[in-house]
Amino acid sequence: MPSRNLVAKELAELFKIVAHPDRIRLIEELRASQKDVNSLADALDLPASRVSQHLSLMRAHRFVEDEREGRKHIYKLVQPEIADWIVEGLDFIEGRMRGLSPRDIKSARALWTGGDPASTPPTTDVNS
Amino acid sequence: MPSRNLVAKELAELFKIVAHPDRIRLIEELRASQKDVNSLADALDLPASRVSQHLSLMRAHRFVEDEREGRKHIYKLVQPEIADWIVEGLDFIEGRMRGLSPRDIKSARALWTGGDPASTPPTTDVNS
DNA sequence: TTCATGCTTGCAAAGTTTTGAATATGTAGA
DNA sequence: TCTACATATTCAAAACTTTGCAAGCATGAA
Repeated sequence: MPSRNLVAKELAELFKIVAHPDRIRLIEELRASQKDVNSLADALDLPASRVSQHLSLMRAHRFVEDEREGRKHIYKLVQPEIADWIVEGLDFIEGRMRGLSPRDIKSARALWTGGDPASTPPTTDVNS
Repeated sequence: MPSRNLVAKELAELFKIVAHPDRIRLIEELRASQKDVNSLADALDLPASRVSQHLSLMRAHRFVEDEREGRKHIYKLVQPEIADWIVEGLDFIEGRMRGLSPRDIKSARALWTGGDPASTPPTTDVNS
């Protein structure tokens, strides 16, 4: 019964690609709209070459696609729903957060999910 | 705005734990019911010490919990819903499968999701 | 042409994870 | 007690990933 193992292997590769904070941030940025490498580099505050390396890995695994516009390379998510799936992962980190308050998670979810409530108003604690 | 980065980092750690075929298989096995280390080792056809290593990593990250029963350690998922979330990842691999037919994925989904249709009958190709 | 811009690629060093084998611990029964 | 069994832990080697930097292509404008 090796197809179980094959599928587990493919799934593991999927998880490996996502398992990097920069790449998660990239997916988050691209979720809102397509962007060129420099805008992404500015948004994440990383050297463009690093961003390009991540993008090329993600391109190889068909997470993103690029299109040229003059000298810019405009990247977009091939399956934007992947971003929703990633946010669902937040359900499983509420327990093991190190230096991350429930508020951070709530506001992260808002940032990903809805618009951009920038910083949540300083509530003492959230439970509602 | 560093909470974005913090959350991305935590998410990345979550993904890293899952990003190993053996650990995915372990979650798959534990989804059905709690099991001891030897049963898991037999099911995955791996040395028990390797399974124990994976379990101890997963235990450290609160994916699993163990309970003693005589000399056996019975493991179970802390949040069984994580298994459902992992299966959803299958939606994103249908494109980039290497040596993995749509049927393999369909039957993998069945194995994880429903009961155990063991091996899907040899259909030429599936589209319905 | 030449130049600047925007991105990509290559490479070695640093860091991390995985693996296998050996050794240790804890429990049950003789 | 001693022995067998079930699992955990430790350690080093191998495999893999990430990083930083430098050099390399394209494109567009002068």
